Amino acid sequence: MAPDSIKGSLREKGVRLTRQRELLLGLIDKSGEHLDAERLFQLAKAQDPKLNRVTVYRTLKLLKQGGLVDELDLMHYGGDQHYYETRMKQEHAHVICLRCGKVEEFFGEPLQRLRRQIESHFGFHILLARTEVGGYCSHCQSLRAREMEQAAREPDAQHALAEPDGHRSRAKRPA
Amino acid sequence: MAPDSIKGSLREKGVRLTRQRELLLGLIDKSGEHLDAERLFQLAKAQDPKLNRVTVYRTLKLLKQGGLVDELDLMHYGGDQHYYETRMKQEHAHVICLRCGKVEEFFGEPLQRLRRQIESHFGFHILLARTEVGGYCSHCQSLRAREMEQAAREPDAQHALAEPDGHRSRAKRPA
DNA sequence: GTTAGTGCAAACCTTTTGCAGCTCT
DNA sequence: AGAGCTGCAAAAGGTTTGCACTAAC
Repeated sequence: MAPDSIKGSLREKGVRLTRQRELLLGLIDKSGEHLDAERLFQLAKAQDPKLNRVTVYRTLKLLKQGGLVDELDLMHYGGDQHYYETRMKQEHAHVICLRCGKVEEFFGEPLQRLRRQIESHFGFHILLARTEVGGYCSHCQSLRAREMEQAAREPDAQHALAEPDGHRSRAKRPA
Repeated sequence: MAPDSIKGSLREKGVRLTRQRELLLGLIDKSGEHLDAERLFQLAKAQDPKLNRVTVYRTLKLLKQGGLVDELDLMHYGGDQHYYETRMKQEHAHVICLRCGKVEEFFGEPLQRLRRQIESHFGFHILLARTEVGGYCSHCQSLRAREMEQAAREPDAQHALAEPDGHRSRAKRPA
């Protein structure tokens, strides 16, 4: 969703467009990555040093409630925080490599089909949907294969193989 | 996954089957609901008052890492905690009513199709997958329709319509 | 001029960690 | 016996809340 149409949606609801919100909206929309609240805060603070972390949380909540952004957790790769993206283009699934952290987006017909089937099967009215998938990307599959070989060759060494734990321990954010 | 096969899987990895783990495993498996850590702790404490909350978290982490249970968040209906279920039967999607909180499970072909397509499209190796959907169940759709009518008829009253916020404020757990 | 929004500090909930002592195998 | 677990206390991470002040409409 383009920032302009977001602004429109907000104005309609009598929500004020403050300097801080304009800034945050712009950052969320421009950023290619999936930002979490803290990262968004850091980026915003770089442009407006007085902006407070709390404002970030409040703005995200507002946008979420308005259905203007979607909340993800990317299979908790990187910790328990949430990630945000504007509700642009079509519905898509997020595909996260548990080894390198790369995130791919999958568009495509099975998603629409799934949505339709759920709606008709339960007579359900879907407002939010989210598919997240974790595993190994093609690149990391070969790396892992090589590591396993290595490990087999030197059975004594303490190889700290990058194992997926599906829930990396608390992300120490770089200071 | 039946508790016995879970125990087997654990034993193979040299994981000890303590009294506490047996208890927790049993509770997770028997419970029809999706339990969060705190609820599981309360149930366990009822049977073993000395059991500590930390043990619940450690056990859940263990099971998660072993791929024996899946972690859900049910669209954060009810707060930010995680819910757990044994990895039984087939892959399924969770369908959460944002008004009444009911959770349905959807099995069915589009899920397998989606999985296959993602694997082949990206050459990805999927280990974990999760589809969660939020909206209104058929029952709540009619209730909501009635509420809207009501609101239209008495335009002055402050109707606290049950709006979905997609992220209910912090769950005050009943003491 | 109102009312909504901001910043600040402090709380809150959920989850993890360090460590001494206990217990499965 | 000894690695692995548990309980306890304390901390950490992420997010929300109360309140006085400020700014958008």
